[in-house]
Amino acid sequence: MKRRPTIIDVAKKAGVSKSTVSRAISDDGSGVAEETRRRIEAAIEALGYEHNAVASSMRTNRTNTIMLAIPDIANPFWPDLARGVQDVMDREGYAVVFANSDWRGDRENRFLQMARRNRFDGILINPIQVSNAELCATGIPTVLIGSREDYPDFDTVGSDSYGATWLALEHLASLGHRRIGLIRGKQVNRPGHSRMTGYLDFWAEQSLPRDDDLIVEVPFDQAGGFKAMTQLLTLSHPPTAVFAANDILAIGALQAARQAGYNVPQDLSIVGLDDIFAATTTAPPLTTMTKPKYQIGQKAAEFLLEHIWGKETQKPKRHIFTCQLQLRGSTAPPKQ
Amino acid sequence: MKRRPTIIDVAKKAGVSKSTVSRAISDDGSGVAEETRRRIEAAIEALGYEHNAVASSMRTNRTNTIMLAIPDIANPFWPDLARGVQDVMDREGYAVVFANSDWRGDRENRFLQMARRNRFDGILINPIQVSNAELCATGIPTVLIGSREDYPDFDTVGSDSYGATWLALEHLASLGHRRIGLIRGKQVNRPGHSRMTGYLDFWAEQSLPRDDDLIVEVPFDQAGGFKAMTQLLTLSHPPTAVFAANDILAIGALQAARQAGYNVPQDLSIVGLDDIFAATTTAPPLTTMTKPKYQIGQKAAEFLLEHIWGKETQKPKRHIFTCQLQLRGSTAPPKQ
DNA sequence: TAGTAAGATGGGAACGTTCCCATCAAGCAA
DNA sequence: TTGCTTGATGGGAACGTTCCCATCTTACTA
Repeated sequence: MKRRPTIIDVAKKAGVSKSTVSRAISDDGSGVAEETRRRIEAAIEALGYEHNAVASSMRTNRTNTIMLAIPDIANPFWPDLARGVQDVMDREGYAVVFANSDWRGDRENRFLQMARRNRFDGILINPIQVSNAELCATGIPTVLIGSREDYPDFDTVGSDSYGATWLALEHLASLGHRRIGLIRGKQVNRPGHSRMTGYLDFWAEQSLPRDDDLIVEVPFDQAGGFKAMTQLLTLSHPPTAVFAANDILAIGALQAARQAGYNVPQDLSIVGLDDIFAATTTAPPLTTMTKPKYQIGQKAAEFLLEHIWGKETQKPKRHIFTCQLQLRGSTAPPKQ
Repeated sequence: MKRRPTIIDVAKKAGVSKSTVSRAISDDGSGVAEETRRRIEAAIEALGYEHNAVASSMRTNRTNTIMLAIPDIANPFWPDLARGVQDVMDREGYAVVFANSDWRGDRENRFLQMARRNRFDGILINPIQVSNAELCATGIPTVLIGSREDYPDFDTVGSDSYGATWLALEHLASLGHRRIGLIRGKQVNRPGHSRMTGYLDFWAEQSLPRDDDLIVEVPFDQAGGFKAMTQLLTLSHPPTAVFAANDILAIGALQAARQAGYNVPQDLSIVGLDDIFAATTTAPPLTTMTKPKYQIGQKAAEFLLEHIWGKETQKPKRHIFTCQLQLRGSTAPPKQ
């Protein structure tokens, strides 16, 4: 069991000092004669030396590692966003550690402790329970994912759910719908009223009559969507169109409608939000509001890098992407 | 800008030596008097001391970090598996760094270098180009994901695609199908003949006539599945059923069939493989072979931990999960 | 020709732990 | 009392880098 070669072994082999080797392998690598560099590279090759990032971190206080803390990577919304984060961080040589909070504050705290103990260089987080102050206290550059208003000290990257709701309703209204249902997800540990307020504001602005029976709140999953739609269809005066707070709810709703004998979109229009992969494979394919998931991840990573590199501006920045209508097959004018 | 407190600051405050503090905060924490421990804990609290995992790693040669190297987290197969890995590693206090190879050997090499330089404790990898020997050379405990035969020195966790193919064909044959198409994915940088050999062996065993026109190889995506099905349906004597090498191909095939005016499953049966989320949302929902993705991730993580903890057995272990038929709506007996 | 600047190199401390070993006190047996 | 064991504690080296500073060489300027 032979020891791994160190910078000192390389130095000996190349006939220079460890300082010179350190300089030669550092990023800029200036201040080393060409001939010396060649000798050092040959020695590295010969010994099979591998730079020890742990020792380096110890000295420099940089780990080139960040944490991405999200609710659940297995939830179809997150992989694309995660990929956007990774592609940017990876390009800059950073490792990305994933953490799944499952919407639980205790897990979130555990991860933040891990980030502090491991001296990660940065945190990207879709926060659950942690407060603005607690996040500040970590002392680690942090960027928020999701359009939250209640974290004044942090850069935030998200998408405009309020606007998406508005655009979805506008689309349905322009087709002629006047009774439009809203399927809300029940938020665990988070505000998330944007769809609700968007919905209410839209009715107010259009000065149309509002019927609160058309608003249903259910758990944020397929079964929830199914149940909500079933409930809406039993109303004496059911809606002719429905906007669901995300695609999974919308897909559940679609299945309920079909099972109840409704043809979508002829008898009933449905619009989702997120544009996950499965939205393309339903029958009919789901009309939905596209969230630029990959771009959100990229942008958040870019903001974080600016902080890590010390370029942060005075005020926290907010970048809210607008959602666009992705017209597929689940919307049409109402029947009569 | 005040310095972060260290173990030495804690020691001073508690009136003990740094050795004693180190003992007190170590995992077992034996060999410290109860009264001393209390004083130390109070000091930690008062100073806001956070254990420095980097310094610890430097001394112990353990980083409590592993790498999960997969082709693409945004591909619907992987998030569930990744979640299985994370849940196990997380429970044991390990951080998981994700790496996406995009099926490219050069990216894979970069990640393995990162794993070596950062002295990760272990690697879980679905290998692309890296050889058994190269993997051995990293000197890092490694477990393979995917049922590969060509890495004799490593524990492997995967699923039985060959058996899945067989079961899928058996299901279709038992419904009465005799002309069954195979949509293969074109493998980039990997063997992956298991579906093909499963298909061929099945026909051989059943002593049924085989028609090589029924075997189509296309890129591993939805468009590929679409194209393959379109091609199969233009045959003078088209198949009555099709088995696709994964669900994404199957979904593409389903869409092509529908667009060509075929009713699934009345006119044509389709079976997929993987059981991704979108398989539940197609119309009809897709009959498919379920791969236990989450369990594969868990098992791989457990194997890896055994290696990290030095409990590895003599011979590399293989755990191949069998796939089960998930009967949904895309299969039925042939027409006439 | 002397003086100086610029570039290359070396030496050593520091980063914050862990771990080995030594010391010390207390308890117990002979 | 003496010797020995056990448990708690302290001291210091080591882990492998980076970075500051000093030294040396070489070339250039006045």
